[in-house]
Amino acid sequence: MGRAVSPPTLHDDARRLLELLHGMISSAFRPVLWKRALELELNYAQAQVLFFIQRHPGCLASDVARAYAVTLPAISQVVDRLAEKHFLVRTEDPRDRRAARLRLTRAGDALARELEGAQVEGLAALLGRLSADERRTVLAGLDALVSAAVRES
Amino acid sequence: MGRAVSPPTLHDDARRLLELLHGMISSAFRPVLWKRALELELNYAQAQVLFFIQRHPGCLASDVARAYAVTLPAISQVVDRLAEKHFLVRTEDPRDRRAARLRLTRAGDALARELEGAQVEGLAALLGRLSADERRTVLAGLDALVSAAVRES
DNA sequence: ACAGAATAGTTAAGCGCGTTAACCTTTGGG
DNA sequence: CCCAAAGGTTAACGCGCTTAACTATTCTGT
Repeated sequence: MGRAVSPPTLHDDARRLLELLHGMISSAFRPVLWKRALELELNYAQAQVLFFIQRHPGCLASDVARAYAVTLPAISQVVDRLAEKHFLVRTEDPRDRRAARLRLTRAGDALARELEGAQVEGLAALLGRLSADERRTVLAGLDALVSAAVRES
Repeated sequence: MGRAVSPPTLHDDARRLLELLHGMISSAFRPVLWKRALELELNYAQAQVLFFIQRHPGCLASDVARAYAVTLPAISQVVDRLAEKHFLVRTEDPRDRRAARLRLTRAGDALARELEGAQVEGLAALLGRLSADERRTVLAGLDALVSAAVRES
């Protein structure tokens, strides 16, 4: 007496996607991407700021604050901690004496590279368990999702 | 003189995946899933605990702690805050007088439903911008990735 | 040229989440 | 019957985040 199988509705797909996203956060993102960061001396927020400064050398604290949508004092504090550990320095801008240009030290740059390398390796190990076809699907699917989210905003 | 195009290596794919994951967190996960939670009176940790108790009525604080891999005092504290807001109650277990069984109040249950509904709607809106084919790819890709991550552990 | 607004940043106070350490009560096993 | 294990709370502390208040510098409009 098999009831006719109806195709999944948008709502069904959304429910399934919600589950998958939670699974991804808990079983892929956290353990694969951030285990190494915690082993080294960085927590999530500090690592994010480190990466941003690596990609934007000489940026301002306010740039970082805007990028992560947090307030300036929050960044100021994280920068303090990273500076205490000698992973970055505040350098002065001769053109604008209010500004503090942020730059990684050699140690900070090395740490950021090491951390990103570990993340890429972790993901590569994950992808290595998939067929080439599945890998294409993974990337295509995520790309479509992120594109849609970006268009939304 | 077009150089021959070589297929992407595992490492290339991993780099691309890392970018996509960050994009997903910043442009899909945070705004779509958690905007509503913050508008209502819950932050991330509180919402997680609320959802867990909804799915496991009568569970122990230690169950929640195990599920999220945090310590018991952390949960005890979050439960305090949720109880202050009357979203849950600690009920006693006649069989084990040490235990505090956690249950949502009607208000807590309604809030959890409302929040999950908002999350599903947000994702449905996102998926609605994709073709049926793209939707299948999104779900299949994420499923493959999460499965691989789960097998890993 | 100068007063006032905007910008860049810090400091202080306060909340929430996370930790470890110390403690209490209850349960269960030898 | 005693002692270890389990469930939980409290206290103290670190970190990230917020708002409010403040300094210093730069920009702008008249």
